Amino acid sequence: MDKLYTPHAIEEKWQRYWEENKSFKVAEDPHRKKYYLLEMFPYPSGRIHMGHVRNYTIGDVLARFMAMRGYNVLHPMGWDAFGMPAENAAIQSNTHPHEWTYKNIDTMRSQLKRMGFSYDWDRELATCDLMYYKWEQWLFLKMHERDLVFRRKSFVNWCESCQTVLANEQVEGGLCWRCKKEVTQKELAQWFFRITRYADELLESLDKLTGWPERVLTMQRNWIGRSYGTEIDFAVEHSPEKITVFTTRPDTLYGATFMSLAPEHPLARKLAEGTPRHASVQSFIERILKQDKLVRSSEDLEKEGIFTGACCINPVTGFRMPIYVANFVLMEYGSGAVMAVPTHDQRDFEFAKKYGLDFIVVIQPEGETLDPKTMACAYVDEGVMVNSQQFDGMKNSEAMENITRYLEKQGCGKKAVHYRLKDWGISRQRYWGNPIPIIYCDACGIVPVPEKELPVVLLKDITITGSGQSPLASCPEFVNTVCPRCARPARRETDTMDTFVESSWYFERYACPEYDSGPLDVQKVKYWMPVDQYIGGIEHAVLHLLYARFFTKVLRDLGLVHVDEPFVNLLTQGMVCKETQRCETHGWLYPEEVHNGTCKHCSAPVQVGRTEKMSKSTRNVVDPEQLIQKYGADTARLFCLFASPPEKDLEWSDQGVEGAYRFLYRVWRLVAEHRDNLIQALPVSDEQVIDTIIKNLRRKTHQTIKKVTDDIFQRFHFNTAISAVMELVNELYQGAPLARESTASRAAFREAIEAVILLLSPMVPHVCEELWSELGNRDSISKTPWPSYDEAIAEAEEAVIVIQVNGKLRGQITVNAKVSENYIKEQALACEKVQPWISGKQIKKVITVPGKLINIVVG
RNA sequence: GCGAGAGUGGCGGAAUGGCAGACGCACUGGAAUUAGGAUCCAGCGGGAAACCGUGGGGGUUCGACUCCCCCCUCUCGCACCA
Repeated sequence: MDKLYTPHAIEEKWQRYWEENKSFKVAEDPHRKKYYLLEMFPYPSGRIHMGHVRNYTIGDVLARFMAMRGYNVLHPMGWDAFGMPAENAAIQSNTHPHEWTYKNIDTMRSQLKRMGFSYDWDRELATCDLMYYKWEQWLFLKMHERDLVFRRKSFVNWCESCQTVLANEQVEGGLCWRCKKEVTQKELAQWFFRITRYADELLESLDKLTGWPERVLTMQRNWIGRSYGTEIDFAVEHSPEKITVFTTRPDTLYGATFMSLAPEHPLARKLAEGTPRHASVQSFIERILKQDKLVRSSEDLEKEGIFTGACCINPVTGFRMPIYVANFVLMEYGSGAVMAVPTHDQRDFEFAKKYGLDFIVVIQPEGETLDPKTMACAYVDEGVMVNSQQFDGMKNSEAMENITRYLEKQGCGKKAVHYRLKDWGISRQRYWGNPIPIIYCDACGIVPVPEKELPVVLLKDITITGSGQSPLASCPEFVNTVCPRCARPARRETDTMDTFVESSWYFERYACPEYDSGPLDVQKVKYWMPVDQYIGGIEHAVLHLLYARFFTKVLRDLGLVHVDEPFVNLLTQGMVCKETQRCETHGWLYPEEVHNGTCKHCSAPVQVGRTEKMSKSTRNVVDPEQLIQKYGADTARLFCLFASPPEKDLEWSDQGVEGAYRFLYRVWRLVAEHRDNLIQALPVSDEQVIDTIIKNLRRKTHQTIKKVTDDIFQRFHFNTAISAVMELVNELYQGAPLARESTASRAAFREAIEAVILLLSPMVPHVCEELWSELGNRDSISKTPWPSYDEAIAEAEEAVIVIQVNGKLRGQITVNAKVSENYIKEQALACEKVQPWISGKQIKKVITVPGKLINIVVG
């Protein structure tokens, strides 16, 4: 066996072996327990980055581990392949999105293969494949039938010069990120998924997700934002109109002295129409609507508003409430109208001070009397009702229910539940996405594309100009069609779907990627779903994970999926970080632009900045491919696993990588040096083992198996699992058992080495396959069962008992593990080192922890 | 402001009520080598010592990195939500 460890030759050899033997291909097997392990699939941006390497390595360890434990493991991979970067690349480099995407997929696929991940590549899918988006269109139609899809006008970020909708994150300081022109709010007809219909279930079934991190659950709860309150109607004076507000504080109704409307509120403009105020109200509204959303929603924004000239009537007090349009009222929340109670709401307080509006105290705190004239801020806490007619004297918490009930009786209010969650707008004025299967007919209106006419094919023969408009809209062969109902000429919808739609059901499609009689093969999905372990970044805590949960519930109601929740356990891995480096003249520097702390271009000293997430913009990146070239995939994998536990951020360290490589070499050398001796070793038989040194080695071996198994299975703490194996390797390097040159010592040594290789194999599979076969094993290590341990062998015969006096460490004794507590006590009290601390003192108490510790409490 | 997480040697981290610092990196010394690198072995929180040490202060306990209360710092999420 070669003394040299040659990772590249070994890795390529085994990657070929796995591919040729289809080692990780799986099929449903009712006799075996399934385990579905999934990592979030990547966007094919061009090349894999270190974040992918870490994410997919963690997943691969678990997949391989579970397979060795006897599970039928589904471990698929695919591509989240629709999206804007493909279109931007098309504009920049004149490459068609289709070509660009599939080329990137090819590159990234081979990079993933080069990492040695155990995917069943036969299940690979790309969401831009016709087969995939066709069935997504079919799902859209089914949702349309069930009124889960609707079209509505809504306000969106609109860039006039680019003629397109922009996502919130594409608006920078109120300007379009591409052309730097001002972004406006525009009302556009958009398609929506009625996710709010599932709001309660999405919220309530979070409680069932005990395998999810608490903070993800919290983020989802906040996002859904359910609040209980009351809807109250206010009649507008001299008008048939009424304004409905939602409030969580109906107890303050008697103190409502004015009304605030969001600038987007339909009545905001209307109320001033035909009055002298119209022009000023109009220009105020216009000015606010133009403001950047971020600016508008910041807390330190100056509260301003304008009187519409109209008033409404407080339904319980008859108070004439002037109606204002106010910049801080959000159309998205409640009804876009707020009953303002200056005495008991801080915002209303500030607003009322500014515009000289009325203050009426309706809740008095205990032992204090509020006076509107002297109040410095609103009183928002508990208290007793005053100025509230029949509710006076009640605790305000009781008054909430009572006032609501009273309003219900009067017919001007009711209990209501509101959500922060909005229906999901899915229309995108983009080319590289899934066409929405809808036809517009002048005679019949909105007509869904009939099922048998699916798919609506995304035309490839198209020029992307960068004008911002979807090229589909200016493509007559696409737009012009006939109405499926009346056969007259009609137009196709040219918007495409949000790409989050594709990622909402891909994990179910993995169960049956070839199926073509529907989106999902129910039987196969039934076998594989739910995903037992999902792994991905925290950045998807709300959006993707919420949409995927929503889709699973919709698919369940369509009878395609039998589970309520798609992901039983969720692991959110930390980011990969690295220190940043900067040169005065050349800005951020890539690691390879730095030489001995100086800039490669100008030799100026480099400033080392803070450690941040690896990112191209700060250039603190390490290319996985270079890492593989230098050290091999196993080293890259080992470093990612060893540097920190998966849920924490990982700090990149070149020296740490070096250390990982050194360890693999160390294992390699250990086997290479002893191979000839070990290859004829027989299995260990207990009666041979009388030698203490051999016994100790066997104990360490079995303890290590136990620890590694627990660390991987129960905690996903690969770093401590690896250090346990390192300890065993260190012990083997001491070489004592082999010095015995007996059958028994050879056997024990082989047992230990085999354990090392087996335990490391999910983490560094290539080198372990090679070492395993060098030891004379015929089968691939991936088909070898995970080693088991013998509790009796792992158990220590002798125990080191720590002796404390008053909680301080004073000595230790070594005793047989089976001796009685009393004996330990005697020995401890007799221990020389302990004597000075207890002599002449009264022993009050002695506490023993079996096998570990004894604490003598003296007075 | 609210919520969550974190704070331990020179560094990454380990220990979830029982010997603080496993394992690795860096560093130091030794072996080997013509020499360097690689390798192997050993040492490595502070302090001369008594002792002191897990962000700071208090508490519970025989015993606290670990549990409870208060405070500080950092990271993330939410944030005029009526």
